Amino acid sequence: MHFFRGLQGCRNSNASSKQNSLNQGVISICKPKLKADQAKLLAAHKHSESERRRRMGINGQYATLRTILPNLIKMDKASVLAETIRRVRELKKAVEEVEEVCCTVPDVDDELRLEVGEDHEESAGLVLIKATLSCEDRPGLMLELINALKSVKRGVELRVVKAEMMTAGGRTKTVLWLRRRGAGSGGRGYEHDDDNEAILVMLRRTLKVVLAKRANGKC
Amino acid sequence: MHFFRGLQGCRNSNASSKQNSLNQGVISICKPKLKADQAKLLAAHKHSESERRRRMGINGQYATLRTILPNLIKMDKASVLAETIRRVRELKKAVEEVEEVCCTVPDVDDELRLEVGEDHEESAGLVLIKATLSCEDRPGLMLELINALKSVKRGVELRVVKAEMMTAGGRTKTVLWLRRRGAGSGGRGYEHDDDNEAILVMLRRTLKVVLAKRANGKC
DNA sequence: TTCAACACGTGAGAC
DNA sequence: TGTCTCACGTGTTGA
Repeated sequence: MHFFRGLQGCRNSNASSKQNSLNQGVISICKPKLKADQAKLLAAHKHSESERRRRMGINGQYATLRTILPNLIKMDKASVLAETIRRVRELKKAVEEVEEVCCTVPDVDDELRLEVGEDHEESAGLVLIKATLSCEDRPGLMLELINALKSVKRGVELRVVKAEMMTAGGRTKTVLWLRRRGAGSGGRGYEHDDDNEAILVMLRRTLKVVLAKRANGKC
Repeated sequence: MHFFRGLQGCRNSNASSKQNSLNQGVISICKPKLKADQAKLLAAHKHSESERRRRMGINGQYATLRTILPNLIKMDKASVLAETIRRVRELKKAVEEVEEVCCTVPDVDDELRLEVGEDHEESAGLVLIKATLSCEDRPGLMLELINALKSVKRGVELRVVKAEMMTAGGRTKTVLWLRRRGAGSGGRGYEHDDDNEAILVMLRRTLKVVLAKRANGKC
């Protein structure tokens, strides 16, 4: 604790007061220039008070963070900040991942993109295809897509694992996650990359037809 | 600035040094108990140094936050914390909104829920229906759903605005956002709530049939 | 001038 | 014991 709390009990060796000037040994320094010193004292008081307010504000925000953040083990400021940073980054990534799919504005031009997926959790050995397509919106599009997908067989079934769709401004963006499913997952593995390539080509051609339909005014 | 930076230049009124003991008026306090004081001095030095390291750590984290947060107008600590709190809450809400739909585990029991949507952006006057259904996973489910939806007409078209689907552990959760579309949005408004109610009933019955299919071992 | 923001060194308490 | 975290009052700087 420092010198005063609420302007009483000053024991600063520099600051002078009528009483303290009696002290032995500290005489020459503590010549009471009364008015100036009082003003200084008041200023110091104001200063420390406003600094305290500032601290309280900041500490209140730490408290808020402590209540917001889950799984907070250590409660000290550094840990709170560290966890905050971690969480902001984590959440940002999660949101971006989703936004990429269903919250972005559909592309202005028709687009079809096929991606062979990364190894997903338990889908080891299964081929995951992500099909992203943007086009003019129209009723029955999803139905057409699914019907079209049924025609891409090549011996194995193309299974829709997940589907997302969003529309904006008369255009729509659809994302389909497809999985090749053969004669049971216990059976033989999928033949070759060549085969995958062939399926991708066929898939692309098929979906393009669906996309083109409207462009030709057929719908 | 306080007393020393790097152990030189101590001018503390309590701490004594050979030179300072010459000062007039501050004699009696500054009796040099040399060894004890030197130890104290060393301890104080260590203390202030480690405290500086702590501060630097925390300030580094503030710096990180400043780089992470977009649209940061004021850069002072309080503002950084405030913006951080705002952002964490914002991101959390956004993630929750999405997770509610496509990242939650599908319900263990078959479930069908219909909700008449809140007024969405530009869809004023249009009825938005959100259909959430969980059931055992099976190929072609989406196709069946869409076909089933086509049968629910009642004069107006039920349009799939958005669709999401996720599967886990052999079960799947599907969310469909439907919109009643009549004879153009410029035409007469939709008749009555009664009519909406009737559609909901019919929709529920229709979707239930799709869900029940598998339960009866028909698939 | 005042005000806000900051870094600083220190004493206290926790562990 | 020492080490760590915090609140405190202060000096300083820029607006």
